[in-house]
Amino acid sequence: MRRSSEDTKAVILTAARERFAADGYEKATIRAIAADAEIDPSMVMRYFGSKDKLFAAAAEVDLRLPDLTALPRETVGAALAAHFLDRWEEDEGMMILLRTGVTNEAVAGRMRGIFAAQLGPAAAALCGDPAQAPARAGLAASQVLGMALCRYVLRLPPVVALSREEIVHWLGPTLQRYLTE
Amino acid sequence: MRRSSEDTKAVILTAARERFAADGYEKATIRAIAADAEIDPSMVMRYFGSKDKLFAAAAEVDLRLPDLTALPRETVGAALAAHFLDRWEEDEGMMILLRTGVTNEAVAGRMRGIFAAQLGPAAAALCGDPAQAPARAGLAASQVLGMALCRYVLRLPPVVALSREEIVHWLGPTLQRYLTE
DNA sequence: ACTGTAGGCCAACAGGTGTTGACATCGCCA
DNA sequence: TGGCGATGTCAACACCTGTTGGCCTACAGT
Repeated sequence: MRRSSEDTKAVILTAARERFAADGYEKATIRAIAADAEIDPSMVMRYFGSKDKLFAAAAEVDLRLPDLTALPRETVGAALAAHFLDRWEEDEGMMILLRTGVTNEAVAGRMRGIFAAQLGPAAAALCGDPAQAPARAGLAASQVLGMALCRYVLRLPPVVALSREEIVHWLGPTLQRYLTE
Repeated sequence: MRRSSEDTKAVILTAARERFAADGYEKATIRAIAADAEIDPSMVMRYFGSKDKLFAAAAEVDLRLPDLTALPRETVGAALAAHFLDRWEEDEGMMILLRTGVTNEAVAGRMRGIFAAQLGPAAAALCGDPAQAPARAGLAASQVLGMALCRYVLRLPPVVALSREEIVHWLGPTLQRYLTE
């Protein structure tokens, strides 16, 4: 059966996102992605040019941070914790970035960019002293990424066993302190 | 010049640890490790049998946790934060495990084992309720590993800029709360 | 019905990987 | 001195990777 160009491109991109998220950059081969998409490997090249460009297309990520200044100030920590849990479970993009950023300097740079462009300003808006804002954003990132690492990537059993509410209950005050105290 | 068998084995292991720590499992090729050790790739095979076994030898890690119950109870958080900073900066083993555990299920399993065998008991000794101990150990791991990820692997600039004292100051209370409150 | 073109497949290339076996050479011991 | 095992080198293997170019084949426009 024949498909439209845009259709197959979308099919390839979906398969690529799944493979990159599950295996990381090196182990997610073009041949495996093509097999998942039930298509010839050469089609991937035709539509995306190279493996690098395919990855770039698959790794587009938006944190979708809500406007934290619009919330009651004492609830931002819990709100942030809940928001990140949602984002991690609904968007493979975070997993893709983490799995490959750890061994790929270019992707690590991309993560630094996302961090600086999205979490940095949010912290600056919350924190009174602008000089302290980057450090506080960094601290918050360390806790959020660490939880994602342990729960979704390394799958430490006690961390996987935690409910969404328990995580918000424990991480909320931590993030609250990092960002506002 | 001729070397003893044990000498070259040690040279290979040192080069392997550096490469695995810097590049992760896939990108650290046996040829590159051999070149660093100024030796033929086939020697690596002769002395370690396979790349997998070489990695297993290079990835031996001991957290060297101090006996937290011997410390004043209100200082365990800060002590743990300081201890982990030291371990990360003096031992490449942590970096090796993190860089490859993220995309290698066997190594992730090994990290789960280290966590359960070393951090778990420490949390159990500190926490009154044994049922809560694993969860608390997991929370502490998420903050410690997240800090290592942001500072040593992703190198987020504001996190790299933090001094040792600042990190202890910020993470100490967090770990204290996770483990004892 | 004919044809041009877009969508898809196949086979191959060049380079890199872990791994292996045959060969060389040094230094000790009889 | 002669020989032998340990130490090291070389070339090749089989496989897998990203990538390329040529070849089909179905369909839309005339």
